[in-house]
Amino acid sequence: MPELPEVETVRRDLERYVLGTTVVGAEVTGTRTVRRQDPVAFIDEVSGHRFEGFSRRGKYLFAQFDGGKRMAVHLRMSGQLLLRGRHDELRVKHTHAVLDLDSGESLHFVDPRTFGELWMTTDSVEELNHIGPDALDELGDVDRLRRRLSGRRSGLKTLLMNQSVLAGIGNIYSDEILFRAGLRLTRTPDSLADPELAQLHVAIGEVLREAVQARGSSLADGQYVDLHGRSGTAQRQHRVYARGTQPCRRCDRPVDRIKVGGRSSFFCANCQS
DNA sequence: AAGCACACCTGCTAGC
DNA sequence: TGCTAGCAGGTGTGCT
Repeated sequence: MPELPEVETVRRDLERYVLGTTVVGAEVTGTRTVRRQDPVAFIDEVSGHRFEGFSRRGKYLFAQFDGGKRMAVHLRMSGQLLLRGRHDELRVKHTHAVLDLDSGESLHFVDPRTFGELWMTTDSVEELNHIGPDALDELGDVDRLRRRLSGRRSGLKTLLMNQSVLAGIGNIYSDEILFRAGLRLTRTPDSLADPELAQLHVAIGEVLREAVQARGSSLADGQYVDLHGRSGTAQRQHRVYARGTQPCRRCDRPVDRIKVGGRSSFFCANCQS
């Protein structure tokens, strides 16, 4: 579900609505939600600490606590962070962890597929060693992109989704970026002329920034929502993703659907070469 | 290095 | 109405 724009939207919401609050109690009911450590130890570590900042790298979200502790969150396919009033009726189904805040509200971790997870980590964040630069904040210039792609022989879609090349792009935005750049999903880096590489570089920045501005993509299954449970609107701007057989918004010919690396992928054979 | 299959889960939908 | 197969935004491992 959530890719960089969705995680960034949640991060900004946390900064606006949760920063400065203190965790006064915590509960972990999901058996898989806190799996890198003892859930009891996790509860003990977060309790009594104040949120001092929220950061993101790719699809990883971090909450900085006073005293140097840091909580990592990965939403994977179906995770949500929801801010709810303490007296909000019943708990949402698949709520696996709750952090009660001194503001009277609670931060709920909801995740039907239970792939997502929470864990406490250190400042060194060794789990991010294998992850490349953030696709939005650390994209850099065209030459940096060229260096990150050079020597790679996979197709562009596969490379964009490879988190060690660039962190944050998933199935939706890789298709949208390549449509914007006018490039086929299976093109390889060594086949790109300089102007094509430049188009790719521009497309990455534009597509991700526009999606963040639109507060992320909420698809038909309603999985992604922001901290207050509201949908994003970036899906209205999708040019190809999930638009198989519908007319291309640029040329009117039907959008094609193929499998790339086992993932449903969309492109326009006329607009992308 | 790359490209598979597979694993982790639940929920929804299309088709019979 | 009810069953089943297939599919879904992500990531990690292990095998060619």
